Amino acid sequence: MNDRKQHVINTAHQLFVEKGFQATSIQDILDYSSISKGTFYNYFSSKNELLMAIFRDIQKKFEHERNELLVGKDPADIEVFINQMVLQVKTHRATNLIPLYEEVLFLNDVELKKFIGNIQIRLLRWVYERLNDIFGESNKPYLLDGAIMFTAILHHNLKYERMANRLNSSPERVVRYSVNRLVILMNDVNSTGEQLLPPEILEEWSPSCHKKDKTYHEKLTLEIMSLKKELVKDKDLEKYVELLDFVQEELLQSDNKRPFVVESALAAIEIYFGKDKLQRLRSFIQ
Amino acid sequence: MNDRKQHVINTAHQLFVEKGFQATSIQDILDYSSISKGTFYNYFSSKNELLMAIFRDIQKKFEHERNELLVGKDPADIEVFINQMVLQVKTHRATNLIPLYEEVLFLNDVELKKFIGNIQIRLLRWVYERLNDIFGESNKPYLLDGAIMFTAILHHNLKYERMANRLNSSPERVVRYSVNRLVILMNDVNSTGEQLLPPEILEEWSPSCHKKDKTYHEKLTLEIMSLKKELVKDKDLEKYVELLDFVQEELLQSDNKRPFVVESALAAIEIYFGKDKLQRLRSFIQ
DNA sequence: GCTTTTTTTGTACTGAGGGTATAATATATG
DNA sequence: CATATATTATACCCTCAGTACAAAAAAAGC
Repeated sequence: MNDRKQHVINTAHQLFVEKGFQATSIQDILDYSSISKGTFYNYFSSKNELLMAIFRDIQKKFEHERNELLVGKDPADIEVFINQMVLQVKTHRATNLIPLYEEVLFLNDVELKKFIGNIQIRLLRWVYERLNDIFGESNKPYLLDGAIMFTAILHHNLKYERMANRLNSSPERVVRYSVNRLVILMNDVNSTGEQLLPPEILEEWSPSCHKKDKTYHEKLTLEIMSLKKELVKDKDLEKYVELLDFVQEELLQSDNKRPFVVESALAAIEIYFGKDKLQRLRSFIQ
Repeated sequence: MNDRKQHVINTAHQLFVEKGFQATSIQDILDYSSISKGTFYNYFSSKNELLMAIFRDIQKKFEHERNELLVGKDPADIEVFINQMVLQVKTHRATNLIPLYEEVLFLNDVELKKFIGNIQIRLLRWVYERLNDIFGESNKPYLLDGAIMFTAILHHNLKYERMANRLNSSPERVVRYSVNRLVILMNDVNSTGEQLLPPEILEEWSPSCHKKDKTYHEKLTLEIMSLKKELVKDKDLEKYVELLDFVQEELLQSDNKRPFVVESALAAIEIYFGKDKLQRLRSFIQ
């Protein structure tokens, strides 16, 4: 992406955080990023399109960081989950994501709404899958309910805890408290057998998100990590890290839209590792 | 209130429900309620002011109905609480209140935000006080946490249950499910002693809302009800019911802004009941 | 019934804000 | 140096909230 364009995204994001989306006029963005209106509409077809670009930008970085926390750890370890949720809270707070999401939901822009809706469901689904790691198959019928109630409790607790403690707000404490409640709730619904929503409904809600199953995801991440560890410190280290990260990212996308670019990256990586060692990585391509 | 003005409020509310607040232009409201712009701005100083009028209108009716459900019942009976929550959900859905609230929170209007914020806190406080009735003093340190988590769980469950079941959505089922979770959570925090937020903080959040304490509220409601029951069916029945309702409503307001009107109403009521029987009711005036 | 006051209406206006069009200018590329 | 692309400045259109004000209609007072 263009440096200039990225600069506009950053400036606009900052303005949106400070003043809100609607309260920030295009003129504000023009002034603060020192570009002309013509250039702006050359980069983005509308103010909404700019907002989506910002969302995509943040989301990408965040999901990457979140998955890094899982690498090499036991997925069933609830401490890892807590760390991931703390990261999420901090990212959201730093980027003011939640308020922006909520603001946008009332903007009468169908496309934008669908976009946000998808992100929300994706987040819910991620929590669901993590709960699956943690609580196991025996709790499966209650995992969606658990995911919904956990995110609910966490969000509200965060909101009010912040209102109460202002500057001394402690996300860690709230996350821990909320996770403790989750554990109790899961025990309870498991023993009483009360189910509100069947987990299968998630499939309906994630349109065409035939996301790779958890196993695939984890195995790939581990494979990439192990390859990274083999890299010795030399002048090309950065290059190979970049290549590996790119391959991982592309393969984790649900749509395999740039197969040839991936192939070229693999070819470049092969120069370092040799054909044999790359065999396993290649097997991840469908 | 003026009939015409009330008509504008109703029409506007309907339009806001259908199209959303921002998407409804003043011109729309003018067209649908057949008034001129001049008249509109004679009634309301701005579009936001109109929205607040709508909120006040709904809120008043709703709180009245909600309190009626409590009259003559045991406040500690959780079934009564469930009924009240079901009423709330249905009112909110029928009036599209929640979406309107949320939309407004991102309108960069300080006054409007404060207004909504107060309503939310008031609702939270009401739940807190009801939980106090139900779970008693021994749970007091955890009642605010409970109120926060219960409203969180309920809202999220409602949202997703509706997404799943569309037309077959059953608020009763969701309320019951959520109340069951609440009971478990209260047991849990009581036994582990984990507290997130101290209930005292509520005082800070309800600015100048030196609401009459629960006892006052209940006693007054009971007194009014018992007087109503004494009314025999005669031509003046309606008149006295109206008078009693008015007195109750006025006295439940935190600010006693129309003492003389209340006094005149009491005088009128006295004609039916006589000075003695009205003694108790009069004692409710500070 | 007539006068005065209040309410309502119609019309025209202001200003902010999103978005378009385009000719002129600057910058990069070959 | 020439050509293609990116950028700028300026002027413009449209929608919408809110204002101003004189004319007309309706209420209220007597």
